Amino acid sequence: MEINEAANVLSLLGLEGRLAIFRLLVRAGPRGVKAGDIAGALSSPPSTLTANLNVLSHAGLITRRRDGRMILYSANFGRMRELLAFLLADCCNGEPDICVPLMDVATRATCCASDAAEYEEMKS
Amino acid sequence: MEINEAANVLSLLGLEGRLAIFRLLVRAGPRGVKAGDIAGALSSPPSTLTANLNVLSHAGLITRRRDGRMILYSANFGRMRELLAFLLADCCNGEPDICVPLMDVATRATCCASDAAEYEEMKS
DNA sequence: TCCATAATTCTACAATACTCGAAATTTGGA
DNA sequence: TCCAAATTTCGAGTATTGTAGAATTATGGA
Repeated sequence: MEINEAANVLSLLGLEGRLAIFRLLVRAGPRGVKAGDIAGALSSPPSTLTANLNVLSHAGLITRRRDGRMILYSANFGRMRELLAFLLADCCNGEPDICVPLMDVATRATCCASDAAEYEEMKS
Repeated sequence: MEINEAANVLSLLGLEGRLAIFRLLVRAGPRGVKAGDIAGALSSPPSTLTANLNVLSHAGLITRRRDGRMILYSANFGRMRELLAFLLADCCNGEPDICVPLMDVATRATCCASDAAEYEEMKS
């Protein structure tokens, strides 16, 4: 991930309402949550919620799929992993004596079996 | 870390100039970097740099110490860890079958021996 | 004591982006 | 075909925040 993209993603997550949405979806896992349930959980007016969902979606942080009359949103764990990897990359200049535990984190930051699989596929 | 604090920290990092500073310091490790060297590396006007350093400093993301005539800045890895832990907390609702690798990350996100030690002390 | 260097504070301008009501769209079922 | 429910689009008002030039402060050395 390039720095301008990372900065963009971070700034988008840096709004409490949006962070709350993202966190809710991260907690919910791959199954996703209905837009209406998100609105209910966060007591957000529908139009505000949609605006924020659009922003997160355009940034690739969440994905959307229709299920009958409702729309399910879920976190994009692959993207989340990219962001964490960016923040941790080359930490402490990679000096092993100082920073081994953190480099370890970067390579382990895969969440949720399905997404980890997708990510492995994407790389090849 | 509370959500409002996390959102604040994320938004502050969500500016390319500031993210570049933080990343530079993360890479540099605990030894820190002189303000002037940061300005040189990022070709940032002094006043802009100071403004951004102040913002990061107030947010606890970096620390400042004087060394003779110069001022050294370094990343606060403990704070960075808190942020990562927030993002990863309860991922996938903690269901082991889905999310073990990520929960693992949260507990391992300690960087740089000295800071890790500080963190362990803080907890006790 | 005086000077040069390092960094910060002050100030004001400019730009961007968040929120939410009302109207419109899409879907499923009767 | 028509209605109700779920969600999105549109639009405008408001506020917040980033940038950088010029002046100021603080430090170390001569």
